[in-house]
Amino acid sequence: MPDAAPRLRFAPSPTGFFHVGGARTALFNWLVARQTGGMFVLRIEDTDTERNQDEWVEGILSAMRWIGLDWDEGPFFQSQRGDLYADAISRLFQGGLAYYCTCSAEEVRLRNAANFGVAESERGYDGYCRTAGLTAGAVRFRTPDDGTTTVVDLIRGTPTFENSRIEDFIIQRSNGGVMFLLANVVDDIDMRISHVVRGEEHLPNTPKALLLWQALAPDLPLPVFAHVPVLVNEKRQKLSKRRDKVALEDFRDLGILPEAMRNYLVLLGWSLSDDRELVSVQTMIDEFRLEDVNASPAFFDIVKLTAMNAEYVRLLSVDEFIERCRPFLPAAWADSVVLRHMAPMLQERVRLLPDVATMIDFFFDAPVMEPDAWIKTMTGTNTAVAHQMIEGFIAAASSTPWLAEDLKLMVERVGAGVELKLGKAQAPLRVAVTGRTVGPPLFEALELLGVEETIHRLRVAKARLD
RNA sequence: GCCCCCAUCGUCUAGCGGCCUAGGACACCACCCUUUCAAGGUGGCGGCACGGGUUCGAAUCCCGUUGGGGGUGCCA
Repeated sequence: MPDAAPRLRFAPSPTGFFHVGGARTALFNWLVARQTGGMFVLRIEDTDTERNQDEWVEGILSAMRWIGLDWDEGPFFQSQRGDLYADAISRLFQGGLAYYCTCSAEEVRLRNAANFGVAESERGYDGYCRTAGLTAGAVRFRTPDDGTTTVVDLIRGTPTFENSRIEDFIIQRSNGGVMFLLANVVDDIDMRISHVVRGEEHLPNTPKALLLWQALAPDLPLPVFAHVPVLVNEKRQKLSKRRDKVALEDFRDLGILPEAMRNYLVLLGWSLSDDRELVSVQTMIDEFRLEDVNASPAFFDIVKLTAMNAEYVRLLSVDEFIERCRPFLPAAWADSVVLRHMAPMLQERVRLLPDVATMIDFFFDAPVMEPDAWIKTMTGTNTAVAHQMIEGFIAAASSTPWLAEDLKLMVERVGAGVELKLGKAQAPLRVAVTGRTVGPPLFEALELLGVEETIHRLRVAKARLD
């Protein structure tokens, strides 16, 4: 790592939802900046006016805030930095490194096929307009015909490219709009970026960026790169905004905690020096190393993410837990004593925050009887037992202190009378009261529900039984 | 087609020539605990893609093969 404080940037383009791959890239950049005392710059690459939308910009900013990534400079917008790019292009013209071109893609393809054979028709631009002396059209950058360009990459070593294979690429559209590569490099130079940490898909055009950098700022040291592997789906293809459900806000809405998302993301392609997995942000900052990032693609596994989320949910204090659940519950539920009392029991049973709702809904409304639950505990050979337990419970209720521990002892006693262990004995009561076979600990719930409501529900169930 | 990247359990990974009988986590299975479900505990299942080298010794280094991925836009 260079002596001067590193300067890193995250440069998303607002063409869609902010997705997990971008979030991980941003996180890696941010970690290096925070670790080294460097600067983290946010730059919005919105040079493609056709595809950019302002709403996506806000989405990116809010998603970054959500996972706790703050930036030191920006956001800068390339759409507002046209003068810089125009100046760079005119300097390239002056240096004889830029020229106008009016060839269509089809023309180039046809010429390549004619000159090199059909198999070679995709070999790229052939330099047709290099010496044509045109004064309008798209602008191309004149690349060297020989030599090689080497990328210094912390993750991949030194991939080297033959300059002769690098076509004269377009840096300005015929409509005057500037292209990604040009704007990207001009800004990296202007912002004195020292470390470019980005997705692996950018590796193939990095030599082009290097060539541009050398032409535009020969005295400024080249940045060090780190091309992080792509994130893939179950078919091992690069995650796509269109094909895969990967928007960060989708996971937020699913009830994933931002700290869980951040922790999961940092572990995709990187790991701690020992077997630790759940770590604080400070630990990530202290120990993250770009050099240790894996070079191979990683599958974004929502199952593992969910498991990690469950661990983070358990780590929450009761107060935090309730606040985090609030967006997923009716306000009355979120403020209830029920939630406050049940919270510790809920925390270790919930993987996703919205799961809380189905674990406490019976407190607030008549139970929604799940058909399978009823069939499993109240019908067939179980009908008799259900009768005995419900009747036995009702009979003993008036003489039992309405406290969880006493209720448990009472149900144990009633169950023993019909030779049932507690596990079996509580089943029909649970279903009658909650409508489900699974849920939070029953006696604690009954204590909160109260004697009257409990008895009422048992009678309703008993009536249905008859 | 061409260029580039990658390759350890199903998944995420540890491993950077001997510590490997390849470790951990998620998932899955079994058992224990137990008031259902969880949580927790114990155990199990399961992997170095293949072939050549180099070396006393290779998951680790080199070459090749195969497989996968990315790029190949007047997108970013």
